[in-house]
Amino acid sequence: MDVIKLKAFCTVAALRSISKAAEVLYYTQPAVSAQIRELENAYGARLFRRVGQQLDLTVAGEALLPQATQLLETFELSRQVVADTVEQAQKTVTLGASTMPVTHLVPELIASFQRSHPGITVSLVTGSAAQIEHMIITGDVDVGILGRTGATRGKVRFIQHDLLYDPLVVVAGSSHPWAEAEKPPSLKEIGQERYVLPPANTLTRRFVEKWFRRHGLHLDVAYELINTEAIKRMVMQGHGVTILGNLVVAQEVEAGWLRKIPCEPLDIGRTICLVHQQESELPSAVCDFCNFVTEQYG
DNA sequence: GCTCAAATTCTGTTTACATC
DNA sequence: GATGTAAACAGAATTTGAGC
Repeated sequence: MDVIKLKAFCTVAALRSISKAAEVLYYTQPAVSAQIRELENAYGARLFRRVGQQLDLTVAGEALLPQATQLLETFELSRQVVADTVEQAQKTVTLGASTMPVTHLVPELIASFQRSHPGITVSLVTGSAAQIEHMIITGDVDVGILGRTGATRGKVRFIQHDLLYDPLVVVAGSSHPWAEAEKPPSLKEIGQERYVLPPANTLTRRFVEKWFRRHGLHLDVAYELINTEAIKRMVMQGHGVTILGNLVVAQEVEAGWLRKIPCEPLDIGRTICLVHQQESELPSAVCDFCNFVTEQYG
């Protein structure tokens, strides 16, 4: 039993003729006749009484008609709900972004994307790179923008596009002696400085510690702060020097509030990547977003 | 786990015939 | 003549199983 048979039943009931119903439904008359017969077999009851050349509903048919009509209306409603949902999904991109990109890259990106694609809505979810990856797997997020290091880049399980490389830079306040120094600080001086850094469990901190160990330097952490804005303000006030991503400090450096200290041996950084499932599985709006981002940065 | 071909099932059409 | 039913048939869709 299916919707087609119920529709045939309702049409025959309305027109009191299998031939006329077949004409309306674009079937041949035997096909509609077979549908009614199968419906009668399924219910175990005759639904029409043949009176001469006229078809009349039996008591069972009279009982079924309002139920069948309601089922068809519910089916039409469900079809509309699915169509609306699919249409809405085609116009929405759910973007997941890890902490650094969401603060320093994504706002401008979304704004420029929506200027060029006004019909597409972008919703934003934030989390760690691992959380965003998990959300891509579960389908909660369509596409992610993540910071990746040399160590983590090979572990990606999705399609990945490298967008830009963000090197870590040494940054001091404008009144710090290094800010006006003619020569870059030596390794020894770097090892003697006090630092304001993110906590030990962060990627940036692990990078910095590894770099210090590689060069046999002692890392003196004066302040450990999770918030990069707080780190920058502490450095502006002369509480120490920090090492953060170039993108993170770009605005303050441009404004003259912080100074980027040339430091040749510091050769570490991270790559900002766009990650998503196989392109064949992406809705058109998500494909548009990925193409836009890779064109901007690729 | 994927691909592909064969078998099976489903759905509809055509045709012949019965009933009114 | 108009309409409905039954049988034979065709094509599409689905299922199944072998091979890789």
